[in-house]
Amino acid sequence: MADETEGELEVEGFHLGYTLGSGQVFRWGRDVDGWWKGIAYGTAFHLKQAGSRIRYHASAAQVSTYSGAMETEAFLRWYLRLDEPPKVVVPRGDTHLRKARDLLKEMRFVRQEPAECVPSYVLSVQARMALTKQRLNFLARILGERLDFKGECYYTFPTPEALGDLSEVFLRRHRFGWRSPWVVQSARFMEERLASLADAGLEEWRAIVDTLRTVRRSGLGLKVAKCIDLFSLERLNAVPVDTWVKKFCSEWYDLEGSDKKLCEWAEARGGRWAGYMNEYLFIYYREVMSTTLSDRIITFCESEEASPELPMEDRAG
DNA sequence: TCCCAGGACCCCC
DNA sequence: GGGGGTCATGGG
Repeated sequence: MADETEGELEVEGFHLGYTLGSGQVFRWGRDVDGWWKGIAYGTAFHLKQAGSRIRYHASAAQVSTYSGAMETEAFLRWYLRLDEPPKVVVPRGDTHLRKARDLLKEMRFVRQEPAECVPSYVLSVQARMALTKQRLNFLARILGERLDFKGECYYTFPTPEALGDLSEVFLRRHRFGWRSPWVVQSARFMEERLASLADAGLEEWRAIVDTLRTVRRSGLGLKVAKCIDLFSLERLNAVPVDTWVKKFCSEWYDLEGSDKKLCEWAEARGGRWAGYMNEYLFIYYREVMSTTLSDRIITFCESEEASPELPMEDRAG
């Protein structure tokens, strides 16, 4: 087993809770002890922020990524984009965006693994985030590699090869619904393309996903593809248009139209930071307009509650 | 019971 | 190339 390691990071203008709780990543959660716990790039982490410092514990001293191997601390700075603050400019008079940005400007998009991001957002289609988390954790438990860390049991995210070995029938039996064939097909496609590459870096991953987007029944429509672009392919200008985005476009901007039209409008308006601009509004709109919603991000981060779904189990359990 | 969730896909014009 | 129906599942 790799060496466990721990340490402390100095951060500035960064909010760990908003970053890991924004809804981007499905396999992180805040435990009852106040620590954010999750697994990324095959490594388990415990993170806790106090002011300008983040304490960390990691299951390994080195992490392997599509951008090379990194020491734990360098990895976390890269993964969390600690030194890459977004610079969203609020157009004059846009009070909603101003409020949203002021609240959320310390959030970051993390550099999610493409091989995890693709199945994650294929599974997210017309399903609440909590349900998507359950399904992803289920897949990790049955197909991932078990990793014991600090008295808890984590499972790495399944490889495309492992997901590709599943069948549509199996997933339907486990109540994955209409997403079942898409998960299997997209995984098989990734597996095949990866097999022909010695090493897949960012450019290779972009090419794989861009092609997968054109494949029939891949599960990658406009919205899912934009999520993958934004969350794992460094395309920070991408704007995923979902049901919430459509609502605030209509209610706050008096904009109606197809998803594609709204997407083009938002990407043009936000420029290189359109992804952050949209995410600010997404989170803020859900916060203020949906008071019955149980998974409001800002409310949760300001509370002391534990996440309803965590990516690990007690080792005894 | 009805409505909705980080929609995709197929058919049809 | 855009509009409408259909696809399953769980929760409020």
